[in-house]
Amino acid sequence: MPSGECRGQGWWHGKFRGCGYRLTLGREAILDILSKAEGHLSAEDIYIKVHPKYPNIGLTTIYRTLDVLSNLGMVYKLDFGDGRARYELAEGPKGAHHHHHLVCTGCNRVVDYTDFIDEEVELLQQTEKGLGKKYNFKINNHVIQFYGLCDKCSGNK
Amino acid sequence: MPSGECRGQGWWHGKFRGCGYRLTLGREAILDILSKAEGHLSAEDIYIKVHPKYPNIGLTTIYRTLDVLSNLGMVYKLDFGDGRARYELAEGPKGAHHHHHLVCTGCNRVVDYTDFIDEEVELLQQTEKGLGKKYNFKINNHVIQFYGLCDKCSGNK
DNA sequence: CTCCTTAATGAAAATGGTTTCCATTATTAA
DNA sequence: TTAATAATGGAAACCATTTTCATTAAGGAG
Repeated sequence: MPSGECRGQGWWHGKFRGCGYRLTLGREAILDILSKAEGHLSAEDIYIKVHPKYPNIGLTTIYRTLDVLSNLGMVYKLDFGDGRARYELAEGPKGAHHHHHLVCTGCNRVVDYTDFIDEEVELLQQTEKGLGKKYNFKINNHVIQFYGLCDKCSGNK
Repeated sequence: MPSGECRGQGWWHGKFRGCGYRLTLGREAILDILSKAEGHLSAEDIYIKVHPKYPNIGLTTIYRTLDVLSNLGMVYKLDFGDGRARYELAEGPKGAHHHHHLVCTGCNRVVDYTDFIDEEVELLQQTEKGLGKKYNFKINNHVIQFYGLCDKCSGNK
């Protein structure tokens, strides 16, 4: 329970300080929410979850913090095609397992899957290396997502 | 050169009519632009290209048409993370080759690559089949993209 | 070819997620 | 404690996209 710890002792302490960022209550609160919730929170979702405990943290700060975290590589910014960005904590110290996303275009439900991940990751790494060399890119991220209709939504129509 | 043909004779004629859509000048113009341009046009890009020839086609129509085309599967709607959607013609009758995208997060340049596509496609199909069965999804689309810095942009910093 | 139904359209206004502005507050190094 | 400046909140701005609504035009029926 990171929020219960002494200020500045969280696992992200080092990362922040190392990059010249200040450690603030708002940032702690946001990281706390992200590490408790399981995946796919929008900025507003986070705002709503943070608000009861810290009513004076504004939506602007949420966006700014998520931007910082995203740049630090501590958070993934996801797009499921519904017009709002989602955020999930990148692997923390406990090493959340690598996964990709399966999105229902009917109800926007998102399934995290880990099946085939090993093969995927292997191919991705090869491709990344090959593309990087051929096109002179310094590749540092990728997206794989599948879109379809879940059983409910494909049944409904 | 589709636009030179008699109205209603384009290769998309059948698709439109079959789905109850009417064939209009605007739609023809937009498809024409898309088939001439090579990839990645935003709605505004298309608007600007269409405008000289058809000054009375509004941006709204562009959006509406792209939506129809996208639903028909004739156009892919792409997101490169810069806040505006891009569109490219799905494989036409001449069979544009399947490709994926490599995006520079520095200058937003996009490289279409076909390297490793065969392996990718094979893995994707397997994964698609496996996921579809396991999670009861009717998968009908996927996204693979790599993000990084091109040589210019990684050199600049 | 003409008429009629209704899909398609354009212009303007609305929408809504995200960003910017700016005066105020709070963190951190000295 | 103090000074320098990063971070903040609220309001306003932004801007791609969507909606509204009155008008136009595609295409089947006759």
